[in-house]
Amino acid sequence: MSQVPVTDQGRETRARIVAAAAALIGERGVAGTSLDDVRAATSSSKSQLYHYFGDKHGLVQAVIDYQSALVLGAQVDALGRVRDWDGLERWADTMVAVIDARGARGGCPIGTLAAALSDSDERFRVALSEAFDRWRQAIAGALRALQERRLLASDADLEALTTTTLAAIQGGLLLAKTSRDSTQLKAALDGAITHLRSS
Amino acid sequence: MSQVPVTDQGRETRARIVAAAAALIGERGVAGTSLDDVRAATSSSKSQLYHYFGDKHGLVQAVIDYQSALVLGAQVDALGRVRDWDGLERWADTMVAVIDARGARGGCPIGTLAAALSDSDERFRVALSEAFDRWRQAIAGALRALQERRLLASDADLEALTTTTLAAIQGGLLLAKTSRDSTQLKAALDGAITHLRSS
DNA sequence: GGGGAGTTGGACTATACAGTCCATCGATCT
DNA sequence: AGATCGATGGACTGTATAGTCCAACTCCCC
Repeated sequence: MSQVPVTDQGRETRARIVAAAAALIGERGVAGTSLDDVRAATSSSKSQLYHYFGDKHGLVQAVIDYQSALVLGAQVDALGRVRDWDGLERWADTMVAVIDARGARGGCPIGTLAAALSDSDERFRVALSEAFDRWRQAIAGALRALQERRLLASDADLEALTTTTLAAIQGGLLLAKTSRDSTQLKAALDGAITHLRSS
Repeated sequence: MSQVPVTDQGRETRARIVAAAAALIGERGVAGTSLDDVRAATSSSKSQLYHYFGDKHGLVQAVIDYQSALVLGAQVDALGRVRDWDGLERWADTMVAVIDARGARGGCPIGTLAAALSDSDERFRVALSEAFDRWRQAIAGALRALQERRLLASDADLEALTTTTLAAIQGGLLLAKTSRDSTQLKAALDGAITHLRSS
């Protein structure tokens, strides 16, 4: 079974492995990343992998948690700052810039994992679904901020709007990474914001 | 190397293998589907797989072509019928009904393949990008039909609108399959159509 | 009926991979 | 100094899987 690290050294080792595994899985996918790849990339040993994660499933779960925390952390932070439409545009522009800087590769780590794992493993599916839920809550928070400032109609259906916005993000990221063209993400986000502005 | 079947028997065998491989890959993903799985599901032999497809890469390419033809065929057909907003709503309702009937599993075959393969294989990425391009052209055709009937402004940016619409479809399908809830697809499509109506 | 081409069956190989196991290291506490 | 316990190294095993190979079968044509 997997062991929680107790010492500083152990925590650092575990963190190093998770970060490297997340990067490898982001590039090559879960099935395309072997434990030997992770071992080589972290100059760790087999026993460390099994000591901290139990098995490959445990490592993938750790990667899901890691990416969820990373992406959601950034999104909660950025969306929490939104006060007006300009702020929302800046949030969208930042996402496009980040993707563009990566050469439109990789897309959304959570979205890519969700596409690959949702149909094959129920535990992973639930974890990723919860990540999306938290993302929607962050979006809903920004929309409420706009409502409070009378920039968005107070009777707008926030539930529906947050879902369409997150769908635009995920769909835009998928199209961008498939075409290697970040303008497709930009078009999707521009469309989503135009839709919000007219709601 | 892969051989094109010459006889009726050969064409049927090849088609049977591709259809079964597409189904298996749709459920378990490319990496989760072994050639032995395909062989067992089609009661064929190893030599048939290598005779018709050369290697696993060739089989996956055949599955991409098969799914592209299937999905695009249905989409071109349905979108080609659209004459007014009600027609577009019916197209969206049909997609939701299809997904709902599947228990919101699987999502879009093209989208799932794109998420998994775009970053790891350039040939697959290009083929899937072309499938998305054709899909956008089908959507653009429907929007032009609406423009001709003065239901959509003649100066609307069709390029941008088709991309946001396809992003809504793909994002909605991803959220629906991750949450196992087809109403997320419905919300995404409703949002997209509302946005189109106000453009 | 003989021969050739397309098609098929299935044994076989090589290897990559997940997972196991045990010995050892090293810090901390007594 | 010795005991304890978390952390580490790395050899080893079993199996799943991609890919190879060759013999055999089935048509069809001559």
